[in-house]
Amino acid sequence: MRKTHTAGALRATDEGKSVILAGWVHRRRDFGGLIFVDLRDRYGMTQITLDPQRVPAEVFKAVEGIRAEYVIEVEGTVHLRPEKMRNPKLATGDVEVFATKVIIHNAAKVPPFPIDTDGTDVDENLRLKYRYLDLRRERMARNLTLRHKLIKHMRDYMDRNGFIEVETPILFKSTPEGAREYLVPSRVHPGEFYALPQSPQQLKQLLMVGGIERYFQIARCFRDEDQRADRQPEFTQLDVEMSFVDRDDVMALIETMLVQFTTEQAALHGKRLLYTPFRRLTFAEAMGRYGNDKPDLRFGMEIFDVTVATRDSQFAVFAGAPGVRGIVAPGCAAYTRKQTDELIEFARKEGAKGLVVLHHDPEGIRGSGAGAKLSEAEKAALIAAGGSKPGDLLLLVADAEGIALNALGKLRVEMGTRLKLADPNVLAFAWVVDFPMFTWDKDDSRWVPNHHLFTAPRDEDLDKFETNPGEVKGKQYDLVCNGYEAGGGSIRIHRRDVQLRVMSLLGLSLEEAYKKFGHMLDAFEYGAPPHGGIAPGVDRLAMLFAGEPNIREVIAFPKNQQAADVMLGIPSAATDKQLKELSVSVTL
RNA sequence: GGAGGCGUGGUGUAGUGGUCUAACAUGCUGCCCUGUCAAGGCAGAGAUCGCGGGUUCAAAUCCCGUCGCUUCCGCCA
Repeated sequence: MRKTHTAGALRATDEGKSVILAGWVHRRRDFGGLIFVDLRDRYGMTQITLDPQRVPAEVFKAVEGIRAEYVIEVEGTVHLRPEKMRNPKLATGDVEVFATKVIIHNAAKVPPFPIDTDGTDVDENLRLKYRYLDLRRERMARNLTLRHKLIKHMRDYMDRNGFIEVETPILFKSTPEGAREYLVPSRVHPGEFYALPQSPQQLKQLLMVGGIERYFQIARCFRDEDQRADRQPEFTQLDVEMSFVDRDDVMALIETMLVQFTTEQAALHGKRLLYTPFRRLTFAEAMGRYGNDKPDLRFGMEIFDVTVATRDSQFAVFAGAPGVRGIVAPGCAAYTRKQTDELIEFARKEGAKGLVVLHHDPEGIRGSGAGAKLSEAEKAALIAAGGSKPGDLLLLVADAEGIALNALGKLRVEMGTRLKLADPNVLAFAWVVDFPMFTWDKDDSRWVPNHHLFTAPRDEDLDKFETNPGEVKGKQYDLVCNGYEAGGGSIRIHRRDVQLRVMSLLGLSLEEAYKKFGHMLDAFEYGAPPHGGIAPGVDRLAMLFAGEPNIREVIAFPKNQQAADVMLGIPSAATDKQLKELSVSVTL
């Protein structure tokens, strides 16, 4: 080890020590007769001072030539800075190192973008092309450190609770239910393919049949779907499965883990929890009150229902509608016609026929058209239901329940963002439970699983499978936070007969069921224990704790929205030789 | 597959028919400078305004097309 200290280590108490520091030149301040160099490494920054009276002329001359991002090694003595020259902004600001010897390990070209900023206003693809430079910025070092601490906490916590980490294969079987997969051609078996796992779901269930009882894995998952700010083609989950548990056991396990992490690492992320214990909502509540199955609970603005009060309205839009629901945008009564038109257009894009906008003035509720037609009783009902105050703006959708809740849910998020109602330093974790097991896919005319086809139904709903599938609720639970799905899990089916009934409902014949999932059905015939699990998303949790707007900021080498890596230039074409060996032909 | 936003020196922006021979900040280069820490001062280099076509006497600016990036919808068992 060439360094005696890191660039973030030295304090006033180190005065007089001979030290060797090494790292990158963050910035150089050259006074002609005196040079300061800010030496940076992952741990911090230390000021190196070059006084021509204390260093040989050739050392001084060499330092005159160094530039930002040069890699240097400095030998010198720690000096206490004179009182007036201390820098309280720097952890090492009480001291400086008087260099006696400087080695230039490597020069550096001028970086294509600044490194001494947080980087948020640099074009992201440029950052990604030179990711090795981008990672030098303090923010990225902090994010990767936070991610490491989170994963370490997960491993330690799971270990303490009797879980063992078991690796599962990356070369897995194609199971065309669910997300699109990445395929890997087999050379040994021409024309046949492996698939990368969307998650280790089936394997971890088989580990339960294998008697592992408590499994976890920091697992890489692959999904060939279009990207979003919170989605990458490959991502990481804390994959967990346990035997002989109910859903409350799984939820309590993860909740405690996250509460402990938040408390223990508060200095690193500065976030606080809004709900301890985590809030719990049913799917129906989440949809009815927030129009969203992963609501941002950092602010209110709940959806209210005035269907009954407006049934006999003189205002035709309300009277003729299957329902009337709305939200109150606080302090927005002064919105201009242009602004309210924007909101109407927004609601239309989300599928609503329109949006009724009412201004709540000191004199009461007004609004073009509707304001004049609504009775005093209706206006009073609106104010009461929405908790509206003078100065607020009421946004109402008169439409079928599903359409109205969706549009209002999206508007709620939009208004919350515009009005900055969500505290960025707060994490509002919550559990959403009692999801419907199946939803009817109109396009394909079939039932599809809401979660996945291994989720167990509530015991009391078992007999509704054949009569009323839409009514069946699953033993599923989603972990949500600040408007993101941070994880999902369920108690699984562990009996072959129940599993086959689910598969049958989903339209799989016995033959197909065995072809795709025979390994699971077989396993269930050899004493499969009741079991369940969950898979919190590591990237999303790291993003939330780091306060970042997308998961790329907490991944060292992420792919862009086109699923490409602009640094590596991938994906890229394969050679004819490779393709031939794999018996694969490209039909471009 | 669809919708919105963005694309102007290295970087981030301004400029939305003629005064643009393209501005500002920062970075970069050179010179001066012994207490700075976003150092300062002076001087300088650096842009065919994403690309292609069109309209016009005249296009960074208007129109059409196209490419790239990004956000969202679809998709994500």
